[in-house]
Amino acid sequence: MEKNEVLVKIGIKIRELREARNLSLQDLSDKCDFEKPNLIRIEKGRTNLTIGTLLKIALVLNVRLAELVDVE
Amino acid sequence: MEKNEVLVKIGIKIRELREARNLSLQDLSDKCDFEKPNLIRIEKGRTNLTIGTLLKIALVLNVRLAELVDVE
DNA sequence: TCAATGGCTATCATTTATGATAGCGGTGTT
DNA sequence: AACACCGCTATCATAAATGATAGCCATTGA
Repeated sequence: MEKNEVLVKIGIKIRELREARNLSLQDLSDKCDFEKPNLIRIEKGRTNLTIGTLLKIALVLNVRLAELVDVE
Repeated sequence: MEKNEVLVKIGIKIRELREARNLSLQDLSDKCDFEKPNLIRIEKGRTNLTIGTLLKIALVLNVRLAELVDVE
């Protein structure tokens, strides 16, 4: 699978987990300690995010890092 | 787990997979299309690597992305 | 002895992720 | 009508990842 496709799918997975927890973009970005537009960028797969950023999100969503990138 | 710890563990996992395939740093970095010192940086956990970089490595090592970050 | 290989460091320029701000359209509520 | 919330875009400055180069030390083999 190609990079952009992977990023989009990771974004979709994050969004699904967020919605499953009834969190708004504002809610989740607040808990992750960054701004809403940055989270949107991630969920849309428009940024080649780092492990550090992914880890913040995984901690708040209470999932393993591996689960977030398990998209192949 | 904390970010730097995760990065170090991911680095160790990459190194283990590389050595299991009898590849030198030069070999793997060549196949990934970047230079040896950059791979060392990654294996040592000194860089907060992106999904894109991790994906390159996963493809060459023939493992899933999730396997590389499964360190918790 | 000398060259080649492997692991490593330090350092540089360029690209880009991150963090933040302002603003828009839509929906729902008072 | 006015306000608040939601998802979203565009854009900016700053920090940092990436990609690359030069060089060090140790080991091995010609």
